[in-house]
Amino acid sequence: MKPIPACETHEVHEHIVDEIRQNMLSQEEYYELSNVFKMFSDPTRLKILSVLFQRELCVCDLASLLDMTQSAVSHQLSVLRQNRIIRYRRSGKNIYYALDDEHIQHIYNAGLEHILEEHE
Amino acid sequence: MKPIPACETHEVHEHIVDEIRQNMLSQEEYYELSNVFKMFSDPTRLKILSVLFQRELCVCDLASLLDMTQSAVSHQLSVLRQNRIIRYRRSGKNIYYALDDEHIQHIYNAGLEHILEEHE
DNA sequence: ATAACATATGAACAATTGTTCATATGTTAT
DNA sequence: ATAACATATGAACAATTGTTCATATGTTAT
Repeated sequence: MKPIPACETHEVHEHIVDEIRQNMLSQEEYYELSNVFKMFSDPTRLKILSVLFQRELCVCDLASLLDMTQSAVSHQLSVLRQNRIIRYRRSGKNIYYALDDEHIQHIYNAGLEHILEEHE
Repeated sequence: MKPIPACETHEVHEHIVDEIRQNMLSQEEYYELSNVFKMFSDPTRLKILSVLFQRELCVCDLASLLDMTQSAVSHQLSVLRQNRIIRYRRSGKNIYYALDDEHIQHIYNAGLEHILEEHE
């Protein structure tokens, strides 16, 4: 982390800025990435994910675990489903939700490590 | 991932649900965790973080890289600062921002891996 | 066919969020 | 002391988000 010259009179240090710009993602990639993290940015959705790490569960199990209405849970499940974070299967009258891939737990754990370390 | 019995007449399979509940985080922890991910849930903030991975930068460098107004960038820097994601140091008239700890890149990369794999 | 159940979904609403605009604050050179 | 510059910040506003309420949809047992 080397200090670099300041920008002068509203002109940035062009060489350095240009080099960094090369390594940036595209607008779309940033947007898509922000969308992934958005799925983790609400306590209700985090609760859903954290219990689905343990096993697949039906909607009323989830509502019971989170102590929320079936409707509120269903709405969040819908968001997670549309963003391919979770998948579901029907079994009779019930619909069971489960995680769609292992990256999800990896992202979650990376965040968890951060807050756990901060408390030290 | 074993299938489990459905809830019956609005009654959940208590034994399983109780066991899972043991492993849940506290309300506060979920809230705090969602706050961490919220920092990553906006394209502007992701851009800021991704360029700060490369080196510390002053506000006008950041505004130039993101092609945004100084004010918009400053507002987001303020959010990131208040959530201890970044730190700053003054050098004359400029203020240089840098990442506060390495967990940040770890979280970012976990999300990035997810979207990169999805495109395959 | 019908009733009971599990879940999904649309509309409404309050709360939160991100940007813009105007301006305040802090630093430096004169 | 003053002007020029770099950055921060408050108010306003449109857009987004999460929950509630009411109701629709889909499945099963009768």
